[in-house]
Amino acid sequence: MNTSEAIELLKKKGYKTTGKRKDILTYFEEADGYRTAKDLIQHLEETHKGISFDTIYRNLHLYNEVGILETTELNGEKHFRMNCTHHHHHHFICKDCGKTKEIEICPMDEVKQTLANYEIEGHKFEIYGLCPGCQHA
Amino acid sequence: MNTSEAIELLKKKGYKTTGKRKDILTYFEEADGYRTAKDLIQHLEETHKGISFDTIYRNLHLYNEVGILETTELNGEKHFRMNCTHHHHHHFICKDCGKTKEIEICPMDEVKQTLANYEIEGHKFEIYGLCPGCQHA
DNA sequence: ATACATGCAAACAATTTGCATATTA
DNA sequence: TAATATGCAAATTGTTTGCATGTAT
Repeated sequence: MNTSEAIELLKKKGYKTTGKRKDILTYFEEADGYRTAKDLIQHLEETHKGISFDTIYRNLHLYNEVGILETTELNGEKHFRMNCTHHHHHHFICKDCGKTKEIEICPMDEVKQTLANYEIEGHKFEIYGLCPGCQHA
Repeated sequence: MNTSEAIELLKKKGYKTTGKRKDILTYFEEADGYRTAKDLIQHLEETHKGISFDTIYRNLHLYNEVGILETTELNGEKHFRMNCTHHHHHHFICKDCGKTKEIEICPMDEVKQTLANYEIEGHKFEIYGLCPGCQHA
């Protein structure tokens, strides 16, 4: 997903397009990895785009509900990332820079066979560590 | 891991064995699934075992560091569970009751081959849904 | 006896709410 | 103009800290 797709999606759902909303989307599109609410606030401050905490949280929630952002916990903090809308896959996540690498392996077909009477609603498969660029740093 | 193994581990590391610590361990051993700090506090209140928030949090942290408890986020809240010390495996986790079922499938051998230059520190593979007992409820 | 654990109260951080004002469609 | 978004300030929640006292070793 990118910023313009996200805006389309918001429009379709009856939400309005505002400057702040675009700023947030642009940040995550350019970040191309997991970031915290704090990272976002700091970035907006640095680029002189005033925004209040409540607006940030309200929009992060909204984006998460609508499926624009996905979340995970990293280093004990909640992180957000622009959602991948294409085919199903998983991620290696760098603990240092938050960037991800797609992993095409998913064991769920096999796993489902061992969960006959269970109602499966979702799954998470993530690999954590340091990407090549963040090693020895 | 069970309560007595946990106590042994604490002793070995120089931590003292107190009634409150045992209460917390017993709770998680009997719960046999993921529980929140709030669940724990409520249980201790109900069984007339007074305990303060700070003691709970201090011990949850301690147990987590030492490896007695493992954590995950479920329904937006931090949950704790008595750690499994035996062979490597993953879990199906019931979103309703927090209980788990062991999954013996792990795709990491295969995944590692696709992450040649990455430094892998850990991974998480969890399946979420409703266990047989919690369906239609 | 000494070191560690606990409770209390207070501090703290992160997130959320109500309401008036501003903005988009 | 009608509905939604924002900012402000204040409330709320969850968690953490300092310090005096209590308890396990």
